[in-house]
Amino acid sequence: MRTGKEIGKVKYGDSAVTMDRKITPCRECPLQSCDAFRPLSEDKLEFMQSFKEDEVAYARGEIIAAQGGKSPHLNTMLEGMAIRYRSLDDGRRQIVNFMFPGDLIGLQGAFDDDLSHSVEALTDARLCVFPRNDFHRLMGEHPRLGYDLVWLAAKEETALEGHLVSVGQRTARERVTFLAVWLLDRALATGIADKSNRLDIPITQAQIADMLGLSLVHTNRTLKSLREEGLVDWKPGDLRIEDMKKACDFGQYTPIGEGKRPFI
Amino acid sequence: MRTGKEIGKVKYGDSAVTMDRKITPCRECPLQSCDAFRPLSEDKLEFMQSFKEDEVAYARGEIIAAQGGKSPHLNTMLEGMAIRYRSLDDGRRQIVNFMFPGDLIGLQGAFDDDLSHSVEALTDARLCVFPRNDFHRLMGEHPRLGYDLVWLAAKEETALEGHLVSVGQRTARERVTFLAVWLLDRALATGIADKSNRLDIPITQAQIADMLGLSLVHTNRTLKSLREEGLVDWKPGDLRIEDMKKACDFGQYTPIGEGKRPFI
DNA sequence: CGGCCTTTTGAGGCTACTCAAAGCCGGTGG
DNA sequence: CCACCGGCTTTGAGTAGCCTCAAAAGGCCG
Repeated sequence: MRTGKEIGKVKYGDSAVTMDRKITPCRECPLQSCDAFRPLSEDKLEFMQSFKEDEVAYARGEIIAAQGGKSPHLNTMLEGMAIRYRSLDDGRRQIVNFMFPGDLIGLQGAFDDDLSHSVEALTDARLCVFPRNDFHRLMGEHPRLGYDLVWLAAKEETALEGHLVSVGQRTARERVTFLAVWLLDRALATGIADKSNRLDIPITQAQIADMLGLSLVHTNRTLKSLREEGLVDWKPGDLRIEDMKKACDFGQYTPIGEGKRPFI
Repeated sequence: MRTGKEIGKVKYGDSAVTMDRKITPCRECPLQSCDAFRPLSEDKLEFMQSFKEDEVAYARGEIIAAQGGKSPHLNTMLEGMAIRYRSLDDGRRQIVNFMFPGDLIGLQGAFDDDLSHSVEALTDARLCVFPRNDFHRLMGEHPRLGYDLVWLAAKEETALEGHLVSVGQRTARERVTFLAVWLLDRALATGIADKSNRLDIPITQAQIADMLGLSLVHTNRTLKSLREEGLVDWKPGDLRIEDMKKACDFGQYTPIGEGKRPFI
């Protein structure tokens, strides 16, 4: 079900850069050096290296995982953004969350069951591949990593909770605003945006609509109205917020804490 | 913040039953003997016993955990049902999930942050109390339990996902139907209902509304219409479904697998 | 230039909301 | 025992937010 190009199996003819390394060593993991994350200690780094099976790249728009399939793997997003969604038989679909660097993919589903959702790359993305079966070993040998695993699962849950509250209780304008500030904050917390309150995010209005439980047309009108009002300036591919404080208030969003995130 | 009566600190004067035991030993845990659950092996049972700090009881309607507070504990529901919800400043609230026997309370929130939600007992309930800090130990000594912990978190997430899809994509009638069959299935899977497609569930229509993102009035009308149609017969406190298959179809619900659930 | 995808705008209709008030039921107290 | 009260449910009436259908106007790419 994986359709991504396997890094390292691709021949780079006469590129200036030599691509003889198939897989990024964990020691050189981009997350490891990103100061939004708490770096792994030497011994854990070594362990994760032994745990890491592979590395895959997906182009924007590619399906990383497909609902109904099985996945024997667990992935960590190294780079890029993705959406996770569930489709109904009649074509309706609900985007349930966005995936940012450091997020684990595959934790969400049950372990033996079919996947309950699909994952699609929003931007070009690189993922780390771990086996899912023997991560008893991970817990046994490095309880701290097990703890981090649970931490990540808990955070993912908190995010879902936030979206559920939004879709269940807020008006269209509040939902859009909430999503906008949430995305910016999330991007900031995972090191893919700076404090300029600006984010390049190649997402269509149809996707925003599917995330917020609104129709495409109404999403479009709501975006327009928020733009005219100066609250949220979300043009295709480019999200900006002038007055962050005001937007947070209106969208009833409480920012994520400052602490560094763990990753695996 | 805990307002529940501490079992064992209550004096039972001249009751016929002697209440000299403060806490149910894990060996006699109701979940252990319930055939909806996979019983713990002897050594794990022993470990959990050493892990168990206390046991608390709450009466119907009592608050088990309050949004904004801290919780140094992790709880397993031994008996009863509860709702987990998040409130907004202006009084709106969204119920994000129902808790059934065997569910863990406290996993959802982050670990050091304030709680992002409240938990309220729907029926009289009993909970097991575990310390949250040193469950590194749990992972280290019993990776299998760590695995189960993650399994439970994953299932909780899948449930939230289901609710999000419902609230985001389905019509009022579909939402009510989905919730009804989900509750029945959940009750069946945790041993508090038999196969009669009937459930005693003391929940108000206002709570149903807050779960589904609908207004109270519209929830009431929708319930009425589904009752007249014979799809879902949900009278106050008593939920019945005549034709389970038809209801599942209409609510787009896929039943939980038959396998036994782990618990901690 | 033509085709495809996305965004934008218009018009009309339905679902679900708000406000309002009446019935119901269980509990409490005179 | 009955009156009263508070919480929950039920019903009515009018409205608004959001939806659907439809079509035109941008971009991007071969």
